[in-house]
Amino acid sequence: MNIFEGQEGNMPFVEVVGADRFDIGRTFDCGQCFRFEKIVCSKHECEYSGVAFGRAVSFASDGDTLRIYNSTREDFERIWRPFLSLDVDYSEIDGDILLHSRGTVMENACAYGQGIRILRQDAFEALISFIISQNNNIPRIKKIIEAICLTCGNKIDIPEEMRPHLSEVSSLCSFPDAHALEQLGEQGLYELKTGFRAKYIYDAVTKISSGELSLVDIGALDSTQECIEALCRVKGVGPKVASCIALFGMARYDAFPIDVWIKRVAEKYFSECEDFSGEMFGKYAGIAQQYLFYYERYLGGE
DNA sequence: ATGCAGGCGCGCA
DNA sequence: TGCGCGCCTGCA
Repeated sequence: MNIFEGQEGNMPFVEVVGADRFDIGRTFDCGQCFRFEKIVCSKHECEYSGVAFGRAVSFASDGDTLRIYNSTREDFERIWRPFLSLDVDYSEIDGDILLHSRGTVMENACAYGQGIRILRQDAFEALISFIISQNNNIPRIKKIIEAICLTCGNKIDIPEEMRPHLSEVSSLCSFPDAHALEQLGEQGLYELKTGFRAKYIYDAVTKISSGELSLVDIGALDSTQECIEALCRVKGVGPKVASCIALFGMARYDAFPIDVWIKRVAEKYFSECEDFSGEMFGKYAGIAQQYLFYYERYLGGE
C-alpha cells in the first residue's frame, strides 16, 4: 500500500494505491454510519463524502486507487487511516471467520460483502446515533442526525475546490459534543423529531458531561461484555445498541449486534443451532455479522 | 389507511 | 425472571 500527497488549488488530498479488500461503496452503504452520501455525478468510479471527526472529507476510488479529498498526509495518518481501518488485515479476519463457520452461507456472505470495512467512528457520535436508530429507519435516522448537527454542531469551513465533492444534504457541521447537546435540553431534542428517544439522548449526554460515564474508560475495559454492560447503564441503550457502539465506535470486533435482519439470518440458515450467538463466529463475530447483515438485507439472501 | 422501520422500558404474571 | 405491549414519526 503506497501513499502519495497532492494538491488541487487550496485543497490537499492523499492517494492510497493498492489497498487490499477495501470497497468504499459497500463500506458506506452497509448501514454502519449515517453522515456519508454517495456522490452521484462523480468523475470517479465511486465516491462517498460526509463529515467525521469535525472534518468534511471525500473518499473516491478508481480500481485499487483511493483518493481522500480535503486531507493532508497528517490528517490521513491520524484520522482517516484508523477511521477506514486501513491498518487492519482483512484477509486474516476473513480466514478466521470462515474457519469458525464452515458452510455455504457464510462463504457466500463473506464473498458478497468483500471489501466492507468496519469503520472506527467517534464513540460519542456512535452512542447518540445508535440510540436514534432504535425502532427507526435509515433515511429518518440520517435526517435527525443532520438536524442535530445543524442545530448545535460547529460550522466547518472548506476550500472552494471541495464543493463538487460534497452532497447537497450535508450540513457541513460537526457532530456536537455532550455539552452542546445537554444545552438543548430534553425538550430541544424532542423538537428535532427524535420522538421518545429524546429522554434517552438527554440521559446519555448528562451522564457523559457529568463524568458519570466515560467512553474512554469504557473503551479501555478488558472484555467487550464489560463494555456492553457499562453502555447499557444509559437509558434507551440495550444489548443491540450497545453492541453497535462497541463494534462501530470502539473497534470491538467481537461485539455481535442482533437486530431483526440477523434474527432472520438465524432462522433461515442457522435454525438447527440451539444457541445462535456471536460466540459461534469467533473473535471477529461482529465483522461476520456485518457480512451476514449485508448479505441478507441487500441481496435478500439469494 | 394501518403497519412498519437495524429496540427498549415498563408493567404485569 | 420472563414476556408482551406501547412508543415519536414518516413513509408506502
